[in-house]
Amino acid sequence: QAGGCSVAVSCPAHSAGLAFPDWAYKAESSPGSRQNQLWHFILELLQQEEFRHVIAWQQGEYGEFVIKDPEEVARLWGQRKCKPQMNYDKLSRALRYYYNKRILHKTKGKRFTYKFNFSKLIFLNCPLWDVRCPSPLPGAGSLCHPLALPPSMPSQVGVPGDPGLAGGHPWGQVALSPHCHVPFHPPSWCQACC
DNA sequence: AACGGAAACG
DNA sequence: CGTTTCCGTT
Repeated sequence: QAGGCSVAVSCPAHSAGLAFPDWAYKAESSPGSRQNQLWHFILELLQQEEFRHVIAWQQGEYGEFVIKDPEEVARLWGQRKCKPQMNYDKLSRALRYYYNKRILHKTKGKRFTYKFNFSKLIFLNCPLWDVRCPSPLPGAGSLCHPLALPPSMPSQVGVPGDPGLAGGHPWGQVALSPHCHVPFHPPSWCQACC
């Protein structure tokens, strides 16, 4: 319990391509001011197979996804936010605001295709969360896998310190960032992933 | 389709 | 603040 692992959060133990910890998707598991954001919602849809025909990870570039049915995604988003007048024109404006924030960027030339900047994502949700553990904590193995891959990638999901993670992995540079020695004081909502 | 300024909203 | 709304421009 001590050390910040007390919060009972079940990690999504999905069969295929274990993705992000719960707080990355779900409003209720990311307390504070960070609920109901558009990119949460996008991730949420991306996670569910039933929306595969609407939005899906793009094979190829890591973190890239395609909105297959733009107006449907907009409708869903509008439903979530109680904005019945939502459409793709407006939704895409919101997505464009993510460019400067470095949460997303556009894949030029590919229609309705965007790409997540995952390293930014992880820090937004839980600063230093992914850089604190050079080696797996005892008993942490069954808990959250801190790093995740879109299912399109050959998912070698590992814990920090996993050799398989370090090389060539897009997260590797994050996990092995020079900030490794920064003392880690996780906020309460962050402890679930310890 | 995609971009980004501007104003407004909660 | 993170959008929503609207719109002129490319």
